[in-house]
Amino acid sequence: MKAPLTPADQKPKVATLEDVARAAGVSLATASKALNGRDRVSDTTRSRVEDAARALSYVRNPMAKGLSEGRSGTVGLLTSDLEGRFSLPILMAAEDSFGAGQISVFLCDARGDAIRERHYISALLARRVDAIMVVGSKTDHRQPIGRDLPVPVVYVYTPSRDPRDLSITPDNVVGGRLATEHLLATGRKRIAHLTGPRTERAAADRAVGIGQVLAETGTSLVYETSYGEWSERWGRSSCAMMLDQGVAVDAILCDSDQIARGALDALRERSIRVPEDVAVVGFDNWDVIVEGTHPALTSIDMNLELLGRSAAEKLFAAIGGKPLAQGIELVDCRLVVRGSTTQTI
Amino acid sequence: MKAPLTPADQKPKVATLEDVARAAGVSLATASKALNGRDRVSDTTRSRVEDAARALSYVRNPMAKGLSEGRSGTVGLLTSDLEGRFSLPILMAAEDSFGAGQISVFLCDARGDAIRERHYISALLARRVDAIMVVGSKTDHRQPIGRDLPVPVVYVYTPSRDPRDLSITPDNVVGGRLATEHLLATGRKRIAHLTGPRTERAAADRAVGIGQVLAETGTSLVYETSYGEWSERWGRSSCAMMLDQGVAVDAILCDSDQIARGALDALRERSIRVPEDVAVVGFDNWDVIVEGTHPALTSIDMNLELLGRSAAEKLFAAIGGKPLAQGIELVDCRLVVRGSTTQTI
DNA sequence: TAAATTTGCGAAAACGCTTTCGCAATTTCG
DNA sequence: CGAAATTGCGAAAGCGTTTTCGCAAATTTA
Repeated sequence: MKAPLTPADQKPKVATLEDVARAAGVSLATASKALNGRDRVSDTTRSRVEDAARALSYVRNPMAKGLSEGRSGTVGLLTSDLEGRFSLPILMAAEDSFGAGQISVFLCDARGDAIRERHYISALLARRVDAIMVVGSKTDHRQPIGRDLPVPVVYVYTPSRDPRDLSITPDNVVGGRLATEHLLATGRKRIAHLTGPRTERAAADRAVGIGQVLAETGTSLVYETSYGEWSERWGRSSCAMMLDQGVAVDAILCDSDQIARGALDALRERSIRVPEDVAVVGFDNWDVIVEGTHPALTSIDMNLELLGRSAAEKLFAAIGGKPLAQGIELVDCRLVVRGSTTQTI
Repeated sequence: MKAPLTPADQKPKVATLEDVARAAGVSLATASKALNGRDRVSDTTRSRVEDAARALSYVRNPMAKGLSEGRSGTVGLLTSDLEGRFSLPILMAAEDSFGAGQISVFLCDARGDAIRERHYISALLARRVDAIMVVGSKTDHRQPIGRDLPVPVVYVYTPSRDPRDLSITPDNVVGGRLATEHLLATGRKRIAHLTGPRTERAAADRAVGIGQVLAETGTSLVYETSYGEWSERWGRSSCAMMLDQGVAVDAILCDSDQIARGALDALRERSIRVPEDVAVVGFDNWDVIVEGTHPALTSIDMNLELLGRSAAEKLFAAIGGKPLAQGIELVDCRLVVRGSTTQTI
């Protein structure tokens, strides 16, 4: 049974804490304390307030709260390329973690443009975000976004060059190791490595991991590209070149799923069977590729969700006052086995 | 020359409007008016205030502003699948448009989960967003997120089922027409259509557009799948099936770039040349696919950026008080010609 | 030149919340 | 049983803006 609208009821004003307090017959202060779980409120009073709040479907005004508390309850997510398939899973995982803790996320995509990035940083600070998360799509170190920022900052995937910052990034050495160990474990002896751009850290680190494992078993690569790109085209052409040179391989380790896909193409053109004759491993575990190939592609997953979640938790703690750790935190990669290395069908 | 820090200078408190006013020797009210371009302030006073603000590197506190004005200067972007390559360009374009107007964007990804979606809507309203944009990745109509919401809402890509809502979505009929006209213009006569799921509106609309153009020229498709998926696998298998049935075609129109890619594979396996023997057109203009194929894929672009920008502008106007239009606004698609339909090399 | 208008500015009241502090009533302690 | 501590609550002071309204001075109008 609703009270009839009075002429003054023009705007359906949302209930304020004052309304709740009045309805519960307590003061503003008590209502606030009751709803915020502060003590110095009796249980009966508290539930009376809670009931009133529910009845009025009261929701706290975050701007008032923020103004009063001096924090906004928001964080900024600054990414350099959202098309990229790296930033996105990280962002979503982070958003998830924050979301659970009642923090909302401002998203900014600087698109690799330094000017735009600076602009967004100012915008985020102007918004009084409580923390900033910087996400990139390469594991090469980047220029920090600034020193002595008034909020905690964490770098994800792309680490900061400044060791005093906290960065969280995948361990590509481990990734390289995992892939190599898997190939050796499935009996492969003659492994080739089709790399991404050799100047990029991701490619270099993987090469290190591969080298480590092979050295431990006293062997080495039968082939490795000295140049590299991330593209499918490069995978196809480099693989073709290798095969045409007569290099005999029984496994190809590719620095990305796209490269692997190109390699698979080149193999098929030559009627080389996968995985019977040659095993192929990719990197990134990008579903679109990995599930589209024939056979499905074994790949190294970089645990991006884990990165995002971890970063969010760190920031959350930092907002709570716990000082941020320093340095680079490495997160292990993960091997996902599919048909391109084993016939398990 | 900096003043030495006094012991009280513990926290580097940011400047408030009051600091600015004091520095400029005016009242709070005048300072506010000066910085907000209100009149009733002399030019000299205004610039005095502006100078002071600059000197103190003052930035307005958005929470205080929001509290006072009753609006937050934020909008919510609710998407159902961020992995999808549709939502993302829309979101970025929208963010761009808003960003220019000093509005920040809260991003939520409900992942197609209705419960999560309701949760996010509450969260956004609790945050007092000034507007909500709902983005999907299918052109099938969806349940509206709610009637009588306290903020304007616009649906992008995926339209609302309620005609009183404003929805902005690509015109796939036009898309189908464009593709068909292009094929006819390049001299193709025997066109096949490899569809996505026939129950989905995008596929159905395209079929309509294709049919229209063919009917106008008195012809019809030589082949059309009656079932459909969006996957590359489906493109490959349906194309193979068609060819194995002996259907003679000189053009294949595919409902997605992935389907087209599968079709290209099937064609190559049979040594059918593209575009000499058969022309292939895709949909979506997804760079990863379109540039990776051999030859590069002619495709229909759905102008997602345009969708996003338009939606943002509409919402912006709505926040400003202009009531939102109703109904579905169709945005034309765009043909992007590449090597799979013409030999322009 | 007196009256009417406009201009420039400031005091003060919101906006909705949190938090400090003080007071009374109650409980615990010696 | 009196002193000390604890508990439950409310008044009021912020938090940093915007905006309304009133007042004096300067300008325009008749």
